[in-house]
Amino acid sequence: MSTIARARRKQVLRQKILDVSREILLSQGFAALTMRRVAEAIDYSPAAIYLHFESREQIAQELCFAGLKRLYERLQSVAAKDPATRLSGYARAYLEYAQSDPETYRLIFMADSQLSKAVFTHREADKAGAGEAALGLILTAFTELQIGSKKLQPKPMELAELFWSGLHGLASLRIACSLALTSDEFRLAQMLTATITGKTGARS
Amino acid sequence: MSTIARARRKQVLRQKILDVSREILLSQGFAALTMRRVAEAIDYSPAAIYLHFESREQIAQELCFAGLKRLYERLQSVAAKDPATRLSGYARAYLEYAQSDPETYRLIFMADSQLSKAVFTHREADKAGAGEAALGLILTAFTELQIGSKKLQPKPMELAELFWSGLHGLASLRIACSLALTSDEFRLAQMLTATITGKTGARS
DNA sequence: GTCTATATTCTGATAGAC
DNA sequence: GTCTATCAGAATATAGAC
Repeated sequence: MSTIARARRKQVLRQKILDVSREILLSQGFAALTMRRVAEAIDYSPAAIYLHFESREQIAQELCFAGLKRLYERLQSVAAKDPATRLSGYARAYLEYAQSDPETYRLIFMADSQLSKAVFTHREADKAGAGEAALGLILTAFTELQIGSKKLQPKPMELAELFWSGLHGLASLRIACSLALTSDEFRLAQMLTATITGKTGARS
Repeated sequence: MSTIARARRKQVLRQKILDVSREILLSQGFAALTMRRVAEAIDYSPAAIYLHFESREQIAQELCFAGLKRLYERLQSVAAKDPATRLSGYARAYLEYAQSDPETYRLIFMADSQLSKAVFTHREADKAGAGEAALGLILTAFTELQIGSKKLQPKPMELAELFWSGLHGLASLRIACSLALTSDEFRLAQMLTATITGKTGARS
């Protein structure tokens, strides 16, 4: 009993560290996420954290994994047969995620190249990573969209990356540079979808 | 003589501080831009810097002003009568700037909301700020483009902001998340230009 | 496993001698 | 104007008692 119970308690504390870290990140940004503050929030000494995480960076990574997974799940929950409609839904879901969790979004995509790289190459078990999977959803939609199209010049992968770049541009300007955009970002996202899907010439 | 010469020397040292700061920023990123390192590079004590700048933040701001100005100048140097061609040139110029000075770009657009705000609201004398002016160039092109178009649904300002968001998305993903894009970013930028300008229906 | 205590290193910024 | 010396505080991480 004791071994299992101990492992379980350890697991619980580890999760609690992640929970308070996420809260601090969400409300005060990554700079405020220090070992001391986390320790204070869970009512342990700073040293105790190092029994569960190697470093502050590792906590950051785990928060990014979880964040990217939530983004992926939002995209995945968009169900529409018509690829153009689906892409429109992806656009909305993407911006909604960024808006709901801006500091995590920032950490994943805008903070540190090394960290971004780690987050994107990460995979659990045999599954593809959430980043890869999310791009995969978009790619699939564009692949379907191009069936029947005559102008095959732009490859689906290029369209997918362009679409994603556009969404990222909107999301990141809103987060980091709020003053920049005067137009409604959801409207801009719909324009983005319309222009990119329209250009391929597909009518489903 | 002495007053003028002194003022001049002071000006020179101030500029030297900015020069080495820019170099540190370019080569090692903003985190490495510390007062001590700057002091070492100009062969003065850290305290000497405070005779020319109030704080580290002020140095950062000035570097951003200068960077945004260089971006604006690159855009301004694009000369083409046809607005669609001009926009295509803007796209290239924008990405080239971001590529040439990624850490400054990061500081301007991706680092700190407060700083971004300050940089964008900044104006010298009576002129518009470089940020405003740059967006103005793009806006003008889209306004010209829409003359003769029937579908006036998207306003020029919306198109300009969408265009800019797309470019920013490409530039910032390349900088902060290099692994993200597999396609050539210049090609994606041309696709972006083509889809946005094409959709307005203008043929110049 | 957890704590106390601390090593170590860094930061921006300032006071006051010269 | 410039320096030396230092403040006041932050940070990550670890050693060793319990």
